[in-house]
Amino acid sequence: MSIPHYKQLHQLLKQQILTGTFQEGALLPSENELCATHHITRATVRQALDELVKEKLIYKHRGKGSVVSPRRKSLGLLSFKGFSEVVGASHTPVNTEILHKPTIQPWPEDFFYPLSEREIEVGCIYLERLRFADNHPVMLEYTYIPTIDLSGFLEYNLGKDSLFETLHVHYNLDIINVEQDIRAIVADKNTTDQLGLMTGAPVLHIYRRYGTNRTDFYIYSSLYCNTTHYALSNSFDS
Amino acid sequence: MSIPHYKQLHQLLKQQILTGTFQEGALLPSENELCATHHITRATVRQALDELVKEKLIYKHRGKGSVVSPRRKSLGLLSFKGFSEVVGASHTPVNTEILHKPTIQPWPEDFFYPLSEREIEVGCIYLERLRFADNHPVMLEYTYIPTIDLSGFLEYNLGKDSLFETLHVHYNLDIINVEQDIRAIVADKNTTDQLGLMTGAPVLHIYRRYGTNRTDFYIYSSLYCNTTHYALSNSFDS
DNA sequence: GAGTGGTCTAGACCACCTG
DNA sequence: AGGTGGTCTAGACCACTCG
Repeated sequence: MSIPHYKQLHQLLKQQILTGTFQEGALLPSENELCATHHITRATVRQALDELVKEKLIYKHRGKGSVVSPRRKSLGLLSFKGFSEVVGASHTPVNTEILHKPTIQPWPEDFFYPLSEREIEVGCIYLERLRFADNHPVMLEYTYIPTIDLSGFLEYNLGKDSLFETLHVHYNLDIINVEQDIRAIVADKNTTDQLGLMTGAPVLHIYRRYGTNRTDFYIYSSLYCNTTHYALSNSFDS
Repeated sequence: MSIPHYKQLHQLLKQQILTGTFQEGALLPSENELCATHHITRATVRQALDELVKEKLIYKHRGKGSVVSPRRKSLGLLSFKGFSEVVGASHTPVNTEILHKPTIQPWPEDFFYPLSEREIEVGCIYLERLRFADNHPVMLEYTYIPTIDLSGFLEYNLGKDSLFETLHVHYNLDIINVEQDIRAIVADKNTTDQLGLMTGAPVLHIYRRYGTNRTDFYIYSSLYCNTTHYALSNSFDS
């Protein structure tokens, strides 16, 4: 038995939560029940549950049990806030239009992040999307994904915000980390056209690198945001 | 004994790390040693150490021991990257000039975040700082701190980046969370003057709200950044 | 009162690292 | 070989929640 019991139990429960065997707000089996059904002690069960708490997949109530958390929404990586609502307001719905369908191609010259040899070798999947908040274009997004073990990717439909969802479901690829460089610049012609701005308007420009649960596998994005009416909003801990 | 043993040990070790009793890179006493000196079992010791690991104050090496982590640098909340270095480069040194010393005053009208009644009642400490990277002004910062249990604060010298350091050392106040709204705007006259920019130059504008280990105690900042030569850079997990 | 998670004890064996 | 952290057992008592 090379894989520790607590990790096995953690994986099992995680799958059951993600696949809906345990719904949001539902109670997990109690620690004592899990002890009995898996023939392990409570310390081991608690170790597994601690992992789930750390991942915010569950939270615990003394005297009640372990409750499945509401599905977290996109980490605040891509949320917009109305100019006036500022805080606590409901987020406006975001739609997405694909300007350039995912295609395999070489990396651009002078790419904005240094790439590993392996990344350069395999090339990348490139796609271009335009995001709308409240039916106004707010963000132009260029995304680059290394073509590593992603067979069949081009066939999936990325209609909505489903890029990360697709990667998660089909390739077990999760985003665990984001690094970003942010600047305010004067938009060029193509950008002003796409975002419906005047010449010379200021836009937010962001280079992003997403880290994943595969070591040395990163996803890159270059973003241009019209922040005239909506602010780009995010929050983070620690 | 109302406070659990593992929390007591956690607090003790945390203090000893933060006050330098255990230096960066040093080994903590082994788990068995801690068991002996504190007359508790290993499970309890490990619970305390797990907390420290979660806070990234230590990391563990099997067969070696528990090592004190390098002091983390300001959470990437305020780091700038040279335009060309982009990633992995050493950060340029940041200096700070105080434009307006901390003074107690009422909150501005139409403050950028909704305030609680208690916050409005007590007023705020207001200060204004200008940050330099490589001797160029890059960021104009307006900060508002509710005047709650901060007696003596005005006497401390905030010469450098020491605002959060001061709050931690003297008031045991830690930043645990940041929420920010980011926009690209055209700088007004005062901002261009302070940041040494041309009229009409785009600047990054950020509203920030810092959450702390005191519930319902927030610190607010409004930031204007010149990103012509340096990008505002941050990274976050999960 | 019965069940839940929170804390804790007193052991054990293992894989890993260093002298 | 001896010490370190990683995993695990088999108990125990407590505070809390709910019917």
